[in-house]
Amino acid sequence: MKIPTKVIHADISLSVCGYSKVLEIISNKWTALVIYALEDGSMRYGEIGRRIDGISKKMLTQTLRQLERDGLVKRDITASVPPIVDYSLTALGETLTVPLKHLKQWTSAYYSEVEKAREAYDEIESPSD
Amino acid sequence: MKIPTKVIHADISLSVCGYSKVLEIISNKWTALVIYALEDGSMRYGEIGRRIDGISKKMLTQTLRQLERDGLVKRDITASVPPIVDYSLTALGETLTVPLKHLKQWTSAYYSEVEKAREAYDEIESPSD
DNA sequence: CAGGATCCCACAGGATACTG
DNA sequence: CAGTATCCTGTGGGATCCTG
Repeated sequence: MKIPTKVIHADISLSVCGYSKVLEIISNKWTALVIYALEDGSMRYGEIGRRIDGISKKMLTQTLRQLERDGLVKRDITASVPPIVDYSLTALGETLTVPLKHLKQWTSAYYSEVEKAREAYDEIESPSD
Repeated sequence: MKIPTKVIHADISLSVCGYSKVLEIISNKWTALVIYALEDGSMRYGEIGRRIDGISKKMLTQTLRQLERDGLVKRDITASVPPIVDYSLTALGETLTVPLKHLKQWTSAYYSEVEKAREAYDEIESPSD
């Protein structure tokens, strides 16, 4: 009887993999930054916009809407003129900051190595002389 | 003397935030899946391709090249005809699986809540009747 | 103030065909 | 087998202008 080396047929798919599912949520350009900003507590729309360098109103709104839809961010409207809209992390949103902080720790610890690796790689692949 | 509520000027930027820097690395469509596949150990090019549902050769190659450039994946070529190319996580790559596993744990624990939140949100925003 | 609506483009990424 | 090379499309996201 012959022992197969390993019978593997596509067992990793985008829709199922635990890695990808979270990344779908946080991997947009601004999502992580918005969550990061909101970790300091409730904040007004304009305030978030001012804190995040380079974000446009369109993207800020879009990002906040997505996060709200995912139940990660709460939106509180104080009906007045002009209106006051406060955003904050929900309890669910807070739980997400835990794994995110692990990512951040990884960055502080190892990102410089990634940069070194890139330089080394680019050195070889595209030598200047 | 007046205590400013909080003087905040853009203190969160894409290039600096620890959240975004890692995400730049892993937030491409297939990157996380490839890392996930390689957690089982060294694997041949074709094997990875077969394990990951829906990935094309182009994207597999591109993803692997990026990971190699970032120093997260190692490429071992056995010069023969046909060639044998094995990929594996580097020591640096292994370190990244730690925070990734936290993300995965978050998914198992809370992703269903995200789905519920989405349903609830869509229910209100676009009622069927 | 907090957005919605539009226009537009760059680029990620898919399909297909070719090669050492 | 393990890739390149091209071509092509969808869409993420920027710029700009409008509004309750």
